[in-house]
Amino acid sequence: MSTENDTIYISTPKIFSFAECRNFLDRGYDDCLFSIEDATIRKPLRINGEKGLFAISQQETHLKVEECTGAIPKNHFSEAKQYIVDWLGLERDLQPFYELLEQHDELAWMPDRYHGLRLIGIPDLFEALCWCVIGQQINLTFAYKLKRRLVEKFGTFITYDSQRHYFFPEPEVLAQLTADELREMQFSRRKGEYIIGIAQQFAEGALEKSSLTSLPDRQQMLDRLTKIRGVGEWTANYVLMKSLQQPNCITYGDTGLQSAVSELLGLNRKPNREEVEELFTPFAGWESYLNIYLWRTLSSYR
DNA sequence: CCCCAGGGCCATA
DNA sequence: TATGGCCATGGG
Repeated sequence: MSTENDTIYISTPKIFSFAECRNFLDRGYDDCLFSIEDATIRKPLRINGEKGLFAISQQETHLKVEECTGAIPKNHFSEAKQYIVDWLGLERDLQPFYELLEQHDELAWMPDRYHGLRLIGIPDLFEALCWCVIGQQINLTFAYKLKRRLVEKFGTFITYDSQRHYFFPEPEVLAQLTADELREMQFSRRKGEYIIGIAQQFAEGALEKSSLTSLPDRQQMLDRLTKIRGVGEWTANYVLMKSLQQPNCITYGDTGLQSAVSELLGLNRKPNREEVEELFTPFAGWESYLNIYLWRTLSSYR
């Protein structure tokens, strides 16, 4: 039961479409870490050690965020608010990006078609890294299936309204696994090793989001991330974009990005790195957004 | 049967 | 440092 005290209001930026963001989250894949019912997004969040469930909906020029369980003390709501701002990418004003798109011969149609789509993130760095490893080189349907297995076996959940809402497993839990256990769940042996290794680094405190964000520039963040076994250029850029909200990332080598660029330019083949760079050149400072808008062209919903 | 999915490691030269 | 094999599974 929600009272006024359990509600947060987040003002939405000028160029924002709740429907675009909602439809991106519900674009046909089976994600186990949130749920969507009509125009409400439900997201379980751990705040200050307590587990709550947040229901997000739109109310005029605000997002209305209700904590359903009553488990989260009100003085910690600001942390939930920050998570949602990062998750739904509410921070930036997209006007400069749209002006660049409108000046571009092949992309000028985007601001109208995808109006208000934000960079939907993965604020939890550990989760983001694991998700990248899972998704490497396999189709997304299978990747989401693997993620669900991992989460339902090793994660925790709360029950609300007779539904389970899962949290991504803690590093300390995954750090104890053996590669064999993950292999039995149809992870490749190598991916099992990567995930366990990443979990161990987090569990030992050798890797944390705050130490990455404190690095002076993107190149040093890339260098730190690619030192991790299982993390190459694609994963590092994906993580900087989706977890650290870095504006200037390109997921080089990404098959989805390549097919989007190929389709856009009518190449009938995969673009090479130079062709991708050329397309991104006019979008300095907005590469991450162009990247996700190009991904958006791959989905046929609405 | 083939190839490819929102890659990256590792052996080889 | 560059190249090719390999990995897991499912869909086309």
